[in-house]
Amino acid sequence: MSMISFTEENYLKALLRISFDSGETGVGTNELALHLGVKPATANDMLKRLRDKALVDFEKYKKITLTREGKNIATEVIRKHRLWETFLYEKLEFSWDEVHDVAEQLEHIQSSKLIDKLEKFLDYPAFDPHGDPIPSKGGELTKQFRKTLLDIPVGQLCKMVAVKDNSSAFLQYVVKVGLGINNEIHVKSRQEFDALMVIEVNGVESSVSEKFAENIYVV
Amino acid sequence: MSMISFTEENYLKALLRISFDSGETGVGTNELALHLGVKPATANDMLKRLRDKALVDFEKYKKITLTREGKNIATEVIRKHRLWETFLYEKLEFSWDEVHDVAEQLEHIQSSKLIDKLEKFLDYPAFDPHGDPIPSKGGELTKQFRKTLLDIPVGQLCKMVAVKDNSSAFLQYVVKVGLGINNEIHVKSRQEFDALMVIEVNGVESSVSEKFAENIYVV
DNA sequence: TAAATTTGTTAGACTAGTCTAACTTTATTA
DNA sequence: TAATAAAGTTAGACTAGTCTAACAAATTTA
Ligand SMILES: [Mn+2]
Ligand SMILES: [Mn+2]
Ligand SMILES: [Mn+2]
Ligand SMILES: [Mn+2]
Repeated sequence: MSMISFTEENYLKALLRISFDSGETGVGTNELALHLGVKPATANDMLKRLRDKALVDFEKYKKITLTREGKNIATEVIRKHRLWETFLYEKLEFSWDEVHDVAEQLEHIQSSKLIDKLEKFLDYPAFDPHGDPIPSKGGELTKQFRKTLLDIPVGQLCKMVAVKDNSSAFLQYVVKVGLGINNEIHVKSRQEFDALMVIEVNGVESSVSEKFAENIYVV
Repeated sequence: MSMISFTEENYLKALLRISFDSGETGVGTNELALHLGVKPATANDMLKRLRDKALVDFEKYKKITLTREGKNIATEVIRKHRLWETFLYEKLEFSWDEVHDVAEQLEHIQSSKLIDKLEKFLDYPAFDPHGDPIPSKGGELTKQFRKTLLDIPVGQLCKMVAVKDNSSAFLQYVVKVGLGINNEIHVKSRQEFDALMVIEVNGVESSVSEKFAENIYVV
């Protein structure tokens, strides 16, 4: 029953996201606060409330983990986020880099009927416009094992499957380099000193930085 | 600039709605509070804040009116509400009586690009599923003069164009009586005592109460 | 017009969510 | 291991939005 707020949903989602990205189960207070753009004291207050609602496990000075229920809610929010991004991209002709910010709002609409009908309308998509998997109804967020462009040795071919950073600035840059989901990338060279890479996409060569490469997921 | 909150939007929308329905310009504090499901003291507090933001004109013990800016915001919220209702009904196969509650949430999503693209996707609809007009971008809420079924004399034919009450309970009842937008209604008889009417729709006769009849708009 | 009723306002309190400043615990480093 | 740094917590304050209880003004009714 007990209504879950917009803000609480964002904390739960952040916890899932951070532990997913870091590969570790526990999350720190400062880490969480930084991710949400609040002060550690604020995050600490909220964590006590989430603990009272049995959505996180949290002992003083220890790492935070989501309970089963907390994880379910977080996964549902991510499911909504990615379905809305797909809707904006596929049906409303939003560009790749515009969908995320609007989906941050839409993900909090409370109506399971709405999200199920939306999923059907989109014909049960498996991935969002950034290549991230869309959890199914009540489903887990399956952790598929993905490399970044940084892990590909010189001379090898790979295929881009997703992006890590979802910011508008980064996505526009990706497009400018001529890259997109499912593009084949040929790694031509890499500098020892700063990991600067030369890649070839659709016959065009570009130089990309280490920071850029670690935000491109490939197989 | 100054961010307008979810709650403030609801107060502005209620003010427009009430003065529109009553035909009078000024709205009372108690009336507003009743409509929003809050206490008069609460409404009074909020009205002071809206006055500080120049969204309402309001003097102690006097009636409340929207400023130009307040009216623009309220109209925009109604525009969003009705476009979302149309989307849910036309594209997601929601029924007539289900769309309103979800649209109450969707109307607060802040993105003018989203609402413009949605309008285009729906091919610029003029009316929502309840027969209410959809304001155009930056447009006014045009007050078309509509009669209710209660105003139609015995023996006359009329056409249903909209409903006043948007509650699920009422709309399901309307469907049960065999009525819908654009249906022709033949008024067969009316009791003096309690205004109970017998109407004929598509060859089927039904009895409807005064309360029912005043919630059906016809031409 | 005076009393009664309705309508609207004020004062004081509460919760959610946020902050700053001071403090404590844990981890790192010399 | 002791000092220093990093991470985490607490106390106290603030805003938005809500409430109850008491009061004041305006309107209606007798
Ligand atoms: Mn996103
Ligand atoms: Mn995405
Ligand atoms: Mn509605
Ligand atoms: Mn409607």
